[in-house]
Amino acid sequence: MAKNNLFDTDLQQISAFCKALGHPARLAILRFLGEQKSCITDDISNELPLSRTTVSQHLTELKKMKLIQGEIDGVKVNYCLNMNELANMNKLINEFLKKTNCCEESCC
Amino acid sequence: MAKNNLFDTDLQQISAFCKALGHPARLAILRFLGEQKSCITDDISNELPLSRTTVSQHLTELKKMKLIQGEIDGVKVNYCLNMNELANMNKLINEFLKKTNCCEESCC
DNA sequence: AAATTATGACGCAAATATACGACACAATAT
DNA sequence: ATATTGTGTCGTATATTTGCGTCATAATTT
Repeated sequence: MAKNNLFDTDLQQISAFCKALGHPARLAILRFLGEQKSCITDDISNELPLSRTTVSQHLTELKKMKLIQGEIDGVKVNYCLNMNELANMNKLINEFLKKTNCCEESCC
Repeated sequence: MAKNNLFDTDLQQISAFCKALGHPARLAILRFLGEQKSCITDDISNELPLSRTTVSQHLTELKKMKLIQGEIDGVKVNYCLNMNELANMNKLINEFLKKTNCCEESCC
């Protein structure tokens, strides 16, 4: 993280998205929200083999990257996927891999 | 890492790939190799704002996930992209995001 | 044979990430 | 009014990642 700012902005952004996806718990959260089973923190953490506070931290991490949104409903918080940002992330990752991976001649 | 094995195998695999992409230096390495400018460690590290040994560690990380391959050529090592594994990774990430992101009704 | 070059392994320090329990707080329910 | 419920924050411990210098090694070059 310390030297991240020495790299191109686009690489910083893409790597930050990938980092957010770089933990199975966070993927499990995204999948669970996608299945619409529930949007409530407590239900999510009951589903995962982690404590409620740890899940809460992973939720914060996903929120930080705007991949999910939380809407307060009384005592509860309804979380849901941010489709726009997920699509944007998907596009950026795909573009990067396409650009990287497309060369005709190989040097090996 | 400690509790990773408590999650589904597919989530473990996808998150491991994303983790490998979760650092700008590793993305820069992949991009550099994709541009075919050179495959030699020393040239790669000269290109990046990091020491040779640190770059070497990032190369090891990418090798661990089979995203790149190294071929010994005398004293030097020629690195190149592993197109097959990159494509496989791309497919897995896309499938995951598509499956996650496709639901009609939103709960928020 | 000695110097040079390219590389990985090793050890270490600092920074981050992961994981959890205890606590605080606000909105319901009793 | 009091208890319960759902959440986030805080502090803390451990694990992992990041980053670098030094060293060993093997292949070239001189």
